[in-house]
Amino acid sequence: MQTIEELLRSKKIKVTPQRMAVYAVLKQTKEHPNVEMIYKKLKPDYPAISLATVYKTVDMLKRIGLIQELNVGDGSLRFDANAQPHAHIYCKGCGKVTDIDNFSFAQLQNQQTWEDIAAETGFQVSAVQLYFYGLCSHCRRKNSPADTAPDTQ
Amino acid sequence: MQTIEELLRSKKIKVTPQRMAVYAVLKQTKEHPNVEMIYKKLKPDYPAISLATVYKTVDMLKRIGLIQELNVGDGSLRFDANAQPHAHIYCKGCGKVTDIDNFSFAQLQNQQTWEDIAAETGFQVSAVQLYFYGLCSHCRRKNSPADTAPDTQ
DNA sequence: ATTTCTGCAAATGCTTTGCATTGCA
DNA sequence: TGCAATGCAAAGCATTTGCAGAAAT
Repeated sequence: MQTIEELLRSKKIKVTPQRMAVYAVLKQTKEHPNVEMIYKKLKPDYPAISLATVYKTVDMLKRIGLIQELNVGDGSLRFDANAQPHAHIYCKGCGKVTDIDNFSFAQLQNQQTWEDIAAETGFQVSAVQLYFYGLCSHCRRKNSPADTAPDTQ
Repeated sequence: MQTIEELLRSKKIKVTPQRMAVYAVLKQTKEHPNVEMIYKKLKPDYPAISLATVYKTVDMLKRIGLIQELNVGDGSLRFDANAQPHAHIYCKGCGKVTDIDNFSFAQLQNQQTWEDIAAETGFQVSAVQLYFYGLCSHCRRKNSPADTAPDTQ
């Protein structure tokens, strides 16, 4: 068991207050923030921090496997300090991203499944992402007048 | 059984050569092109076509449910004329997107699963996307020297 | 004739890059 | 001290928007 600082140093990555702060924001939230959201949370305590630093930091944290990147399709990248594969659901109304903890990922990560995919497609599989789309309870109330159009996520 | 033209007219959407051409490109390919790729395919036959028209057309086709949009995380939106839910795999090496037809989507679309998600999260589910990530057979050969870094998709 | 669409150019929004300065090791 | 990271501003892309002219109904 090592601290994040030790992990970074072991990889010859310098420990800076900005990096620790970005990771702390991700660790404390379940809202799967994008870079802009992380930046706004940090601004009061780190008035000089820049968006570029936040971008570079999330890239680094992703590269070393401490966080995962989500592509829900809202035009920005969102980040999750829980790097374990798990399903997410995106609200088409307000953009909220929520974890789905009870969905079993077993079949999706199973070696046999990956081998079957390799047999069908020739790809060597290394990761999975599962996204559900819908309306959160709040947006469901507001948008109730039926949506007849086919779902566009 | 109606033609695409009839479907559009029934929705009071005008039938134009550009729209038919964009749909024809998607219908003929399995490469899940983005707007730029569709535009380049059309340019020789439709020298005056604009990217904006392609963007507007794919939005329209998605809205009426004739195509689906994919977010594999390559910084562009990709489109598939097969609007039925099915899994996709993205090559981290060359960006190729391939269908996975043999993967059973049953559990992902099952009413009970969606109700369980609603019970856990409060969301009313309306769609799913499943993306696998890996290396295609071609890139696997080239990139063979092991990749030790954690997977970043 | 009316309404909608096209194509162009400008604008927007997210992300990346180059570089001088700063700060960790 | 030496190398890497920060912060700033500019640049880069993908996508959207406004609008005048063109085309579909």
